[in-house]
Amino acid sequence: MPKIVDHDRYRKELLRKSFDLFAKKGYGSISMRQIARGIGVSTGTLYHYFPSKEVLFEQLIEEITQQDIIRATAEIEKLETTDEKIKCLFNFLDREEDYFLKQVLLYVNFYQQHQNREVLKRTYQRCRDAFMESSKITDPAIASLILSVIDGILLQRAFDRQSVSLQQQGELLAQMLSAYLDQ
Amino acid sequence: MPKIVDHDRYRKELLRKSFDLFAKKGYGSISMRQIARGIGVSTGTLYHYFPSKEVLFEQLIEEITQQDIIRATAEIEKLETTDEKIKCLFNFLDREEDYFLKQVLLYVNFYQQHQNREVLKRTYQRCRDAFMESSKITDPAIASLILSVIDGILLQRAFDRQSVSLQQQGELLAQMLSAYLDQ
Amino acid sequence: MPKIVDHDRYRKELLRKSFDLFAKKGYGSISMRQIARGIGVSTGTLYHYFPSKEVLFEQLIEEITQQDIIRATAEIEKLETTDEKIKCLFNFLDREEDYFLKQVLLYVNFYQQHQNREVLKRTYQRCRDAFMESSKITDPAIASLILSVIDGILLQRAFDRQSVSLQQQGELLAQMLSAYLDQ
Amino acid sequence: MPKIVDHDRYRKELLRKSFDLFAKKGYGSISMRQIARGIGVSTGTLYHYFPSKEVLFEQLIEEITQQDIIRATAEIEKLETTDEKIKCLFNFLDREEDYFLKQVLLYVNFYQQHQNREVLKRTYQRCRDAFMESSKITDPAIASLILSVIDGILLQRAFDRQSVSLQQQGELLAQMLSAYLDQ
DNA sequence: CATGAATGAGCCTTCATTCAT
DNA sequence: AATGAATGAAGGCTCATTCAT
Repeated sequence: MPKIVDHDRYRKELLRKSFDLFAKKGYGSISMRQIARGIGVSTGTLYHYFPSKEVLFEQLIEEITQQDIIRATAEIEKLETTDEKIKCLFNFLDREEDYFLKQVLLYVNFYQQHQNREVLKRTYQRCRDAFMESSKITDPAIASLILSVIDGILLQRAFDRQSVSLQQQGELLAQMLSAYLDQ
Repeated sequence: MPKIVDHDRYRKELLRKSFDLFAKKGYGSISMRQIARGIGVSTGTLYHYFPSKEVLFEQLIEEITQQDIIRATAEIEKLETTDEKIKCLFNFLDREEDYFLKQVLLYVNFYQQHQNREVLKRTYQRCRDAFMESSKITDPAIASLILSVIDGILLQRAFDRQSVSLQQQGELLAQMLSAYLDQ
Repeated sequence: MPKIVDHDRYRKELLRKSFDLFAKKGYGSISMRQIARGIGVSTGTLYHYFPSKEVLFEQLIEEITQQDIIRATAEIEKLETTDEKIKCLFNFLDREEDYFLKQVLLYVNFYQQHQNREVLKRTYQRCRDAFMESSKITDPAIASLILSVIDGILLQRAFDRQSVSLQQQGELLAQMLSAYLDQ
Repeated sequence: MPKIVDHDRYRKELLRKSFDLFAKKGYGSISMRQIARGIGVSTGTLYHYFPSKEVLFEQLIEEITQQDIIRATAEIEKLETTDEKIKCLFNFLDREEDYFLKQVLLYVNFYQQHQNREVLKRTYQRCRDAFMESSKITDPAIASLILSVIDGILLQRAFDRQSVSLQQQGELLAQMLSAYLDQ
């Protein structure tokens, strides 16, 4: 009989614990040793659950994307109009700006270190599809544009904290979209 | 004329030569040794002109931002309407998408390695101011939003090459803005 | 019949299955984990049957040496003259050159990792004795020389595939020996 | 003006100093750190002179092969008959048996770790050519056979110290060859 | 001014073995 | 008997920077 450890459950626990560590230092700047120590296991154990840093991070992305989509959907699905949904989404993102900024930076950093576009592409598409679903926006270009704005603002505000906030830009964007659709 | 001039001229030449190397490998992934070798000088010489990798890169940013603003301004200043200017800008960026994507990635990477927000903030503000100047957009929030869209699209397309292009989104954004302003 | 039999039978089965894995990667380059996985058991089970990688390999050597001696003897014992026997032996080895080269490499690798000379010495002596027995060569020096030639050629051809083949050298050696003995 | 170090001379000095370390522990079992420490430099310095452990070893092989060929040639070139030359060569090798055994083991170990056959092939061919040149043996197969015997005996005696010595086998081989050629 | 040799901490990853279950 | 989780030292190699010349 094997040691009683639910491999998969424990793996996800390790993933969860590792997010903060990645977020704090960035993908390329935190070492597997640091992650292991921060989580409270040996490097050997870490490699027992994940074959490489790259795969560890990929799995982390999949996990948190899933959670984030659930949370964002919960926020906006109860609302009526697209206008409200957009404002609400930007509001939600604004409230957790630090968290989402860290994600963007993490993704970019990961992309730079490996060729690996796959996970990021998949992640982006899942976000866009989920957003289209719950916002009733049917034009992919518009959905894409809105997501671009989010990433762009997060980045901009990473560099310049005084730049316009997500909430403010959310309202502006919602108005622009209304005007455009009402045309 | 004192030697200062030659020193300065040579410094800028080194900067110019180093851009491609940074662009090709990313800020964190190219070493000072590789840069030196690629440029054709010794590491000692590189450190003679730039006190650190960080400073070298800061100066590089300042240089290329200046050049890019000049080029972008030249593209759009001759046009009449804001609508045309936006479309033209996105067109310009689309034509050199790879180049501008590399820049965004470079900036993010630099930001992650050092805490150094200063240069990036300054750079962003210079871009926004120049854009407001030449596009006749007076609302900083709108200008900011447009720049956000650009960065966001570049990033998105880094991950998913099939995502909507800068040119297409430029047209959509221009229409939305027109509708919004004509309200 | 006690369980001992099953235990022993299973042990030999594990040995048999592990040879290919050792051969493919070399003694030092394959890990116990890889062997276990390749065989289809857990590392724990492997260590249940063999106290260490070293012992596992020792037992493996004993097993395959026994098999190889049987096969080689079968090849040459039916022949009449020493001359024919030598040619036949080299022919046999040539046909399975890859297999025997792997063995030599494995032995050397094992010798280098541990100081352990014992098994290898025993193995070599068993081979020489068996060869003297079945080839009717009574001078140990001559038998030894012939075996040296075999190992030497295998090694030489490991480095230089164009080097003279076992078969060709077998004929040359047989002629030299005939000339020497006929003197 | 650069630091006054004759790069090439120093490189060869490092090579010379590293041989004993390789010989003592084997190619795969000594680490670059251990070599660096043993030589008295930092790992960084070692990597300044050699791009990798593999290349370091390749260069080491080339160096010592050159030296060994010179020494072996000096030993046998003054002699008259092929018979004497062979005996003399085996005598020479016997006197430095430990040294030459280490080389064989090193080569095998290196071959196992990398695919890299190139250097070893080149080295072997240089040895054979030099031997043919100075021994007046014109048949490549015979030269090859003699070299095989040497490697084979070294290996055999690595495993079994009581096995027949190089010197003894040299005499036997010389006689066999004489008989064969006199036929 | 310019050179490039030198540093040594740190990177990701692997390993034989142990032992609780 | 059998499992596989856990260990942590050690592997090859890179890096920004310093400094003697």
